[in-house]
Amino acid sequence: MPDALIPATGDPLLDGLNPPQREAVEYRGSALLIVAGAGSGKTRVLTHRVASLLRNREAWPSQILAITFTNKAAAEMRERVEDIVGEQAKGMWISTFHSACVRILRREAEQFGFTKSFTIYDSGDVRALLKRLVKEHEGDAYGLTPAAVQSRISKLKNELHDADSFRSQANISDPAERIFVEIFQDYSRRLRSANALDFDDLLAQTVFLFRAFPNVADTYRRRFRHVLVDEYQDTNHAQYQLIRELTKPVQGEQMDVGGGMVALLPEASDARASLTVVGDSDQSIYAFRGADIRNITEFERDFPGAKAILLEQNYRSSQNILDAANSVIRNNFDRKDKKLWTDQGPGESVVGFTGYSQHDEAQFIADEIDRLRGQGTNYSDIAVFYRTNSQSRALEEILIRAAVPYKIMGGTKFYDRAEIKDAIAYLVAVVNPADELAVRRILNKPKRGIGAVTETNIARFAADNDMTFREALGHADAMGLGPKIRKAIEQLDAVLQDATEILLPAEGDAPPTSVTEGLRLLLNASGYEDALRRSQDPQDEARVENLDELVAVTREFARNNPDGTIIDFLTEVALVADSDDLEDESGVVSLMTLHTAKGLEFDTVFLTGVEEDLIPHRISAGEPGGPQEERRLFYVGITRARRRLYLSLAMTRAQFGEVSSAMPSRFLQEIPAGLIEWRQSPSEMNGRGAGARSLGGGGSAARARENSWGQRPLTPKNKSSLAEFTNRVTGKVRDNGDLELTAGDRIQHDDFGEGTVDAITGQGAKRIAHVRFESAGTKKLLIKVAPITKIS
DNA sequence: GCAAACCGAATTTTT
DNA sequence: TTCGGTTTGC
Repeated sequence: MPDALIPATGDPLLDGLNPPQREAVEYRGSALLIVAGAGSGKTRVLTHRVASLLRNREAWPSQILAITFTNKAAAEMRERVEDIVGEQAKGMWISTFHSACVRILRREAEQFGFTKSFTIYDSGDVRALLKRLVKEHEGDAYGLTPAAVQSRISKLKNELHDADSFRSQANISDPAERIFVEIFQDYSRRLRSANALDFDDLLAQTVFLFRAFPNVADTYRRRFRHVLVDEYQDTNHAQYQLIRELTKPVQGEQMDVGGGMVALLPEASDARASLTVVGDSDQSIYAFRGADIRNITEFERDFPGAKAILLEQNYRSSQNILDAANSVIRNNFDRKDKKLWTDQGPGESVVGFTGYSQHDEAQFIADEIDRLRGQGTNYSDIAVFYRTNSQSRALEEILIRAAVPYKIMGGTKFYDRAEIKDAIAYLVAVVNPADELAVRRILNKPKRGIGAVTETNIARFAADNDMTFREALGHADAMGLGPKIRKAIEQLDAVLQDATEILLPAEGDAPPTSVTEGLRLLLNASGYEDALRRSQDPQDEARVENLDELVAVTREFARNNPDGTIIDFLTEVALVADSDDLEDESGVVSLMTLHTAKGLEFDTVFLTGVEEDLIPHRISAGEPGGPQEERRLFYVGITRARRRLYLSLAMTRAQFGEVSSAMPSRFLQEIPAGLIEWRQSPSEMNGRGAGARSLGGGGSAARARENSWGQRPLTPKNKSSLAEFTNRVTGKVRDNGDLELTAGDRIQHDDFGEGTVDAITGQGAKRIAHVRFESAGTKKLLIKVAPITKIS
């Protein structure tokens, strides 16, 4: 229905919304499911719904709990609600599952035998601990790897098993299983004694807490009258149960009436929070980490009387893109039919391209980007997606050479860097001295000559004398160590004590100093920063800069949270993945995996590597529901595009040092031939179509000749030309920094042959040569790295 | 205790 | 190929 036909209501929260959107904002009832197709305006609906609850005085801000999966989504939602209702938004809990749980758990920590200052272990910490435990239990003899154990424990916790409950149902007669159970139990003990929780615990412990202490649960049930959950299709079992617990009726005072019978005193028995969930089962792509699509598909059964509203009108993409998306996702059986549509017209065709190799494919993309750029498209409106991270390399190599600025999204995270983790470990060692892992981590950082042997000695001393590892550091003299090592330990102990005094002063002493000062003290007095500065390794220079950045983060934190404690800071660090948000990278092409792309949108999208064994990924074939999830992933990729969608693939792909030939993805066949305009189709590349499915794209042969490779004739089946293009590009860093080029020069390029320089732009390391090649057309080349030599 | 040489495995990822 | 983990040798 065209928007024009929707009558204005005079209500700013409803105007501009289509009828189902309005209903989703206005419906009041105990449970509401909003099935929001890609690009259907779900965030808008969600924020307007929250705003309308507030505006109509149906709820106080403090009675609203809105849950998202990522911090970014939470921040965006808060911002948008604030835009509508202003200051009021401050009192709402808009947060991720994990932050909401941490908030609850810190408050209630004593109830379950932890202290407020518990540490949160990320997967790296968990891995480090499990590595030790697997070794101690000799798990490798039974084929147990730390990675496998980690993922299994995580899955079990997501299913709300703990080590003991799992033990009772495990098959102990299988030795590998027995060892696994032992490791799991030991792991749980270590976490407990370290006063630490892993990510999965945050959810599971909250559920356990609610179940074990109904009065605690009631506190939160009374408080949150409206619970809203975004991306509901991505919830795992623990998250689902958490929602269930929160939306149960307030139980009221329990009275033991004898004989173990419990009576409930009547207290507002229908007082249960209203639940709104938003999601799209077609965008469920996280089953591999425990997301259970049934949570959303069976919502109406789980919550009887639930209302379901379907949002199918898409405000993002052109109809051609939506048709492509619909025609792909339609092939998933067992799904509620849903068809995205738009009133914005068909738009441009989807463009297909088949390269000889991944580099050929990348070159096409680079050329297209350059062409679009010439037409006024911003780099920041362009994104390149791929299934696996390893695919980014070839793209990067070509983009660098073509002088296309890009950024890899969701790559290595700031807080994952070793030096940052070290610095954080210093802080943790102060705040939560029970955290053995943190203390061990900093034991020999910077190098103090304390190796594995000494570490074991300290651990043994601690165990023998019934003290923590941290406490043992204060008794270096009693361990029979050499004088050098003894002094090193004493020095570390002193540094930690000094930091403790200023960060966590005893009652009545001076107030605690800022996190910034504490961190500075730790980094300086420990000698950590000095060691990096003195180092010859050029990488260490960057590490120092990262530490400076971390110090800056602490300052920023203090500014944003005047009352923020060091515990708050560490919580934020543990739960917020990157310090620099991915957003607003203006003027840069975004590269990312399909998973990272979820929730984002771009004018122009290049979906690369559309090949069998990549998408669907080969490993997914053996997993139940695997191929279907891959199809959803492909669907997610397609629906990110607003105006232009490119689907590209390569005939050969070099992986693991081997070149193998690739076949077009089955998903390509699912898109009607008429929707794709092939610049170079797989069948053309394959002569008689041998080896590949014949794919629609018949009438495109003429267009193929005007592709970016200019007049160079395609020579299908020509093995030598394939070989020529495979692995031509090496990762080796060239440095042509001193190469002097001026307009008119003749150059030889490894891939493109001979050409004439038209112009030179840019400065220094960013000098760009604009070259007219005889056979490959005009290219922009970054002189510093392009594989070129001057001839004549 | 530490650096160099060697071997083997290699989706997707947020919190 | 590349990364990371283990083994080996100083």
